[in-house]
Amino acid sequence: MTKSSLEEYILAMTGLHAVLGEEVSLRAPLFIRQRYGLHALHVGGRRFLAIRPDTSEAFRPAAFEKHLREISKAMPDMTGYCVITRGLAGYVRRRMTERGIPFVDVGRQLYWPQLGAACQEKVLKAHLPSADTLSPASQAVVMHLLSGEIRQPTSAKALSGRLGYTTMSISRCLDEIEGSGIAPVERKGRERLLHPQDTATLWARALPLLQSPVRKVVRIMETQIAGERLPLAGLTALGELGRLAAPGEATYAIWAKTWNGRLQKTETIPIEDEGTCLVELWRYDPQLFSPSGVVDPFSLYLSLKGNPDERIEKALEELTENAAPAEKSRPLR
DNA sequence: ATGCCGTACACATCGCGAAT
DNA sequence: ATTCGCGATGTGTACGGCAT
Repeated sequence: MTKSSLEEYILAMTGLHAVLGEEVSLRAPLFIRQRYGLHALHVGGRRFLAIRPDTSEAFRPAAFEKHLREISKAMPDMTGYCVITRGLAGYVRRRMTERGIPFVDVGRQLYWPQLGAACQEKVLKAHLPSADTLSPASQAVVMHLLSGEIRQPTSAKALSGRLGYTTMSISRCLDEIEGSGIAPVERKGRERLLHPQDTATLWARALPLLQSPVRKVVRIMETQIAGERLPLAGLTALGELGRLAAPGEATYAIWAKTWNGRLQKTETIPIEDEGTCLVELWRYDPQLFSPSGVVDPFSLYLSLKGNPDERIEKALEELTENAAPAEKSRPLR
């Protein structure tokens, strides 16, 4: 049962026939023999030592490497080995590949350089998080970068403090940003540092992965948000920046999360009327990037992109060219 | 030895569309 | 209209491991 599923899995992943053979006994210390089941494993005509850790204890790659030295001492003619597991935690599997320990986690992942094989069934995105759009939190990090606020390499912890996300969310953002090659992420000891990046380059790289920050637009009475100092957005913002005549009805932006918490009960108005305004509910917090009371030009661009009005299209182009000057004659540092 | 950072896994919440 | 299911999004908790 277990035997055949191991063989089947190896065949499916590598195309090589595998046969789990006889048990191997060793003149190794007792705790080694108790802790690991050892079998011959023939794969593609080569003989390996299959090492099955006792499942009652958590598998520890660092400890295993010490044990491995004992095993190879007791078995000098060993040509190769592989750890056979089932249901190993993701981070342990990552340690294994980092340390170059060949292993088969049946049904999930196979890492076996001697066979020239490394496959993963489901969790490929853990290594290649290249989706076609960035998550809202990642986009917020990109906006933070574009704003020029980051002047030196910045840790996930520091970013979480500034942007109002948990370090864990930021950690995922760094995965995305690193995976999609938008900006350099350096691993320095235990920290991961996001490096600042030239605005024009950053914008060009990130643009295909960015989405409109606007999740939804609601119309309410302007008095409902009187004391809130929400940043101006949409066509109102474009007007404010002198790019276009401002429309009659003002548009504001607010983080959808905040809206849900405080203003959900606010009555929405179906049509434009005296005293009404539009509120855009954003995927991330517009206030983070709008010190002047107007949303940042990049988010504004994204929120209005695709608008059929030619004048708006033109105004937007000017806007971003201004904010992220294209690769003109700017000397590189 | 201890504190702290980053991360895996599990879970909560929300929005939206399909099914009833 | 209501319920159900699912994906997207973000968080809580536990834990490995580096730095001091």
